[in-house]
Amino acid sequence: MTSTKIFSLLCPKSELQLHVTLQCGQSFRWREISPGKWQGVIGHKVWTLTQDESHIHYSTYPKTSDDEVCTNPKAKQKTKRTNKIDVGQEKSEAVLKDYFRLDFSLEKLYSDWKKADLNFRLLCHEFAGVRMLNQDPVENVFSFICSSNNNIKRISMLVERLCQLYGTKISTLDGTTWHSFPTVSSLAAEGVEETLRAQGFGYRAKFIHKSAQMIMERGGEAWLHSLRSLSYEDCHAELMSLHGIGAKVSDCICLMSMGHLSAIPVDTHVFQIAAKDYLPHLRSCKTLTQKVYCEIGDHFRKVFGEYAGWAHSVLFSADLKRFENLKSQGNHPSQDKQAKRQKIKHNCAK
DNA sequence: ACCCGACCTGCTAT
DNA sequence: AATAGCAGGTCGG
Repeated sequence: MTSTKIFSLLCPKSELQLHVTLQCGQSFRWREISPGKWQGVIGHKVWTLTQDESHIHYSTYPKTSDDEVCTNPKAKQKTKRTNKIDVGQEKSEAVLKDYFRLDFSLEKLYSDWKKADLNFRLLCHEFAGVRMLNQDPVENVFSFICSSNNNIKRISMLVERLCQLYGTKISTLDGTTWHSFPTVSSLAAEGVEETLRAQGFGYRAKFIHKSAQMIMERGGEAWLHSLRSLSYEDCHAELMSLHGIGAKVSDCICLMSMGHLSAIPVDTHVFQIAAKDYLPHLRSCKTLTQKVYCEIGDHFRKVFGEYAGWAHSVLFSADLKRFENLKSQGNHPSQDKQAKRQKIKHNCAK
């Protein structure tokens, strides 16, 4: 591998913390290849990211003709010979700024949310630098179809498998081959459902195949991108018409790739957060009805305002970590009882 | 409008 | 060693 230029971008940790932002269940493809060093795919390139107190350091691995060996015949049409000229720093920086939405000042947002909410005030120091990613709608849609009634570890595994099966090879780095995310067309092809079933996707195999076909019927990736210009309500409804996308997943997509930063995906975690800290009367609710779903979203929007979905992600990150801690505490006998008690409490909130 | 069971799979706790 | 329970839900009745 030829040596790769490392560029730097001024960005203090208060504005972006990679380890939280890349691990809080927004995107499922980032890997910490060594402490503090993250690798993943943005667009059709592999990115390596590190940071210090003041800067993000990044390098990219562009495609070369050697890497363009396609196993997927459908994807062959898409590959084209590109010059080996490295993408200039300027363009890379623009991609990075777009992906991390660096045009938003987190300092300003956190400051507003701290004023609005005591709970946020308590968590914001430990969970500084949590950013909403601006993701690709295709990756977002199919990743979150995989997320239903599933855990982050397996979701990540399935998403990676999807890329290996139907994406195109980008680069091989340190023995790991990276693939682009599949095109909608490749997921709509004949036999995809059967293959994915055999590959451990379970009932999501049908959701993926059917939704890919539905998107193709409506105009493919251009249609999906066009949803960005719709109102939140229309965008949410269109996405929900796809198979395997309900209210929660639709809100994830609205928030993470459609630019609707007030969308609140209400899952089990958010339901519990709401019942515990915001809407006590929900503690007696057994199931998350549509009415309660809307009530929780509306409440968060009332508290946090225009960018409530972003604020929700900070709270969600904190809850996710609390949840991880509960599990790992089980390894320490002295803390076992306490962990159990907390877990019971956690479950009762349902 | 609401509730309920079924649903794939792999990891964890018991 | 075997088995129930659960994980960023959705669908159909």
